[in-house]
Amino acid sequence: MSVTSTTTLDSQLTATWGSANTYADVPMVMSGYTSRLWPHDCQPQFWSKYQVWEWLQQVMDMHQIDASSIPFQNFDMDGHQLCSLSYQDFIRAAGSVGPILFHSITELKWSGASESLRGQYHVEIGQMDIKPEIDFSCPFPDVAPGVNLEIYDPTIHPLAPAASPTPSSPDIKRSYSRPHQVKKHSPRGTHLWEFIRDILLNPERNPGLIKWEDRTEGVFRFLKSEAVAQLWGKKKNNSSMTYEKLSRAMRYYYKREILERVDGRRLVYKFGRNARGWRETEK
DNA sequence: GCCTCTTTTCCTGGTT
DNA sequence: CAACCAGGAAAAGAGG
Repeated sequence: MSVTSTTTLDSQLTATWGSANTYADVPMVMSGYTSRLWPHDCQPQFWSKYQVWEWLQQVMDMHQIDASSIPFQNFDMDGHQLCSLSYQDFIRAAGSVGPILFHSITELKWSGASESLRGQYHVEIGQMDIKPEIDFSCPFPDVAPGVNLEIYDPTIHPLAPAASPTPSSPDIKRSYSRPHQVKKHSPRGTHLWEFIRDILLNPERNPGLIKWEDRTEGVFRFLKSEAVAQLWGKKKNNSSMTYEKLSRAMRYYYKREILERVDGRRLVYKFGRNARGWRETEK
């Protein structure tokens, strides 16, 4: 399926996931992506995989095409690989959207930047290098079987330099139903809520999928519900994942107080007291 | 093979 | 009408 060899799919993911640029916390994903949101100060050849996805997302938005209508997995590649795709490759990867994408990337290649997409261009270069060396891992780390999720559980993240010297959260664990038992299982890799959280914590790797509504309160909103579901499905190796199903899993979190209900607002969720690692200043 | 736990799948019904 | 939201039920998967 994928235009590139899928051999390094995940390794690639993991690899590029950790090396994206950081752009200022512009309210980018705000209103229909009308605002600027090109985090790339470089040519597409140098984009990371997530910048590629960001570009994808935006081109789709610009053309009013549902982003979930193309398989993002087919663009599981960095800018260099993207730029080497042929017209036919784009068709294969994105069907009828292929030509649009091809046209866009061709223009970008020639202009060397993103003029073709946004008129003018400015990036907070000052912010570009503050990429934290702490790698709290990608939302889709293929965690080695033995690896404990605490390892990449970002109780520490760039904005909140480690409030807790001791990694992870010794406190609450699973207080529901088994008060004194500390974690029986560490399910395959990441839990859904952690996956979501990690996307949120990595805006530079989050191509407009989910957005904070209230950072301090832990309220967030899905912008591309189906795209997130696809991503989750990809991580779980389940191509039939949908937002419908993902949201059911999210609703189970209410009872466990990992999430709090936010009524009346579609696609909006809020982290609950049993969700950790999302705060700017973990207390 | 059994258990626990999380997530998936399906579904009915209500809401925006 | 489409896209969500709420949960119940059952079952799948994974690890212990």
